[in-house]
Order: sequence, then structure tokens, then C-alpha cells
Amino acid sequence: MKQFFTSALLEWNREDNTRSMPWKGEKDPYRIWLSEIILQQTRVEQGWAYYEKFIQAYPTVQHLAAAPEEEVFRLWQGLGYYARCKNMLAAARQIVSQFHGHFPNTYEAIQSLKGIGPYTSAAIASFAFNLPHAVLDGNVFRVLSRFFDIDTPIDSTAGKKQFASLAAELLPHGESAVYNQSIMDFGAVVCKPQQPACKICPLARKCKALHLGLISVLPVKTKKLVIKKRYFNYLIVKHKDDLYIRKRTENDIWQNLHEFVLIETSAPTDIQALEKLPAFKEKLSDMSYNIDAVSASFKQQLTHQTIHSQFILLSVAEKPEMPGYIAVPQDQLDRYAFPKTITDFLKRRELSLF
DNA sequence: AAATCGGGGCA
DNA sequence: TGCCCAGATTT
Repeated sequence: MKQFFTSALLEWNREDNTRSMPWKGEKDPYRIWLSEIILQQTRVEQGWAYYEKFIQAYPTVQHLAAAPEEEVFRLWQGLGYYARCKNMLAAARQIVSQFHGHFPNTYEAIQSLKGIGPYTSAAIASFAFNLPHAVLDGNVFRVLSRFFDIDTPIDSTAGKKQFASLAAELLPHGESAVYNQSIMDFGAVVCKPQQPACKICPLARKCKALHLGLISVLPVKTKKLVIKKRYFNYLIVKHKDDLYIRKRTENDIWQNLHEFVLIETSAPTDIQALEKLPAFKEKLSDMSYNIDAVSASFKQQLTHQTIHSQFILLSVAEKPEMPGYIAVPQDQLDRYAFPKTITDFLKRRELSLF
């Protein structure tokens, strides 16, 4: 069974796999690493252009390590999971300072880098150095759980151990790079989450889930998602040509991205009610202001929360004293990274003063 | 062990 | 909507 699985997969890769990607067959560990960080929880099509941008801007790890943080975040803007960006830059600097600019070449050393866990370490170890480590990503969980009919939840500790053990057994000696590439391509192209192509699947003959009618229930996950609603009221404080922004630093979404003056409320709040909040006066340090415009509501759906945002443009006559905020001329906003809700708003130019 | 961290594509 | 995506880190 296991023998069949591995050889059938490799044969599928030789004969039917036409999936092409910029980093496929790449041997430079820096480029492989970059692609793997970008692709964490991200579809290949979504990450593709970002990979090209980063390789162009930072051809080597030395270039990336020397880059200013704000510039790197600007390039990452829109890709999500911004901790990846922060960790990536830290790892680049680790490679230069601790590893003398040479990418580490053992599974353990690779995993000691910021932002690299079991999956990414196995991917780099196998793709760059052909080391015998099996990757375990969403594709692999799905393919294995179906073919071998394993209903242990993949988001449990027991499940991770069980699948990791099986994946390691299936890894063919000396062919970890091509095998790891194959199983992930296979999961993405044939054994897809929805409507897998079982009719043309070369492994169907021995696929347990297919014969048992369990394709749609495998893999099993236990945890349920709880989605919170949040209401963001952004005050765009304008003094002459300057707008006031800050970097988000708290443990929350969008850490290290920038934003305008935020007043979060637990329910939709109109501007009259907003002005009566103590927080409103505090944020503006009792300055006199004039409300120039109020935007419509922008909605953004994240994995764990739904954000409703409105933007209130207000101008002040005197230079504001706002600790923690920086004044940025309107035409230089594009030097800073913002969350998508804000870039959408800025692009829309809904408020006439932009 | 459970909770978080984005944004986009698809049914 | 809900689910998933070349997962990792924090709580």
C-alpha cells in the first residue's frame, strides 16, 4: 500500500504534473525560503507576484538583511499575516550575523530561524539540500487522510504526530525533493479540498476514502471558528497638508502596519454619538476641529473577525500635539504600509479632499 | 491545547 | 456564508 502510494505519486509527477511556479526546481536556499514564507497559508496564485517583487528588490539575503523595515513592509502590504514579514526580516539578519551569510543546512538549524516551523524547515531541507524530511502541509494532510482513511483530527496533537510519522515512512530515499514537490502539487491539482478529480486520479484504485465514500468528510478538523464583530472609527486628522498616523504595536491584528486615529466601538456609531465619547476628546487633546466629511462603512472579513470601518475626515487649525503619532504629508502616505481596509479607502478617494 | 494572525478564491 | 490555502507563534 505504502509502496504503491509513493511510486504512483512519483509517476503522476513525471507524466501528468504540469504545474509550474517561479521557484520550482530552485536550488538557492534563500529563494526557496522566501517562497515558502510567502506561501504560508497563502495560495500559490496569490503569492506569485509578491515572490517576484521580493526577488527583484532583494536578490540575496544580504540585500534583505540590509533593507529598512518600513520598506519591506511596504512590499508585503496586502499579503496578510504580517508577523511573517517581521520574522522574515529578523531571520535574514540572523543568517547574516549568526551564520555568516550562509543559509543553514540542517533541519534543526533551519528551524532555529524566526518564522520557520516544522513544515518550512522540511521544505527547505529537502528542496535545497535534498535532506530526508517529509513536508506536512494542508495538502499532505488531505492526501494522506483520504488515501489511508485516517480520521484522526489534523488539528490535534495526536493527529500531527500520526501524520508526521506516516509521511516520514512514505518518503523515498534520496528523492525527498521531488517527492515533497509531487505530493503538494498532487494535493493542489488532483486531490483538491472541494470536488477532487477522483475520476482521473491514478491513486483512486487503492484510495480508501473513495471506496468508503468518505472523500467529503476527510480530513477531519475539530476546532470551530468564532468570529467577532468589531467597529473601527478612524479619525483622519488633517493639519494643513499633514495627516496623522501611527504604527500599530499592540497584540492585535495588523501589528506593524499603520493607521489613522482609531476609536473602536462595540457597535456601529454615528458621528454625533462618536463626538460625545470621552475617547474622542482625549484622542484630539481637546483641540478645536472641523468635521469635513464622513465616509460610508467599509467591511473587511478576516479569519477570526469582521471589521466594519468608517473614516471621519477632520481638519484642525493649529498644529496638533499627539504623542505616538507622526505627521505625514498626504502625498507621502505611500511610504507606509497600511491594512487593506485603509488602502481601499485611500484608493477610493471617497472623501473629496484626497 | 487553544487562540491568533489576513486576504482572497470558490461553491 | 463557510472552508481552505506550500503554518508559526503566543497564550
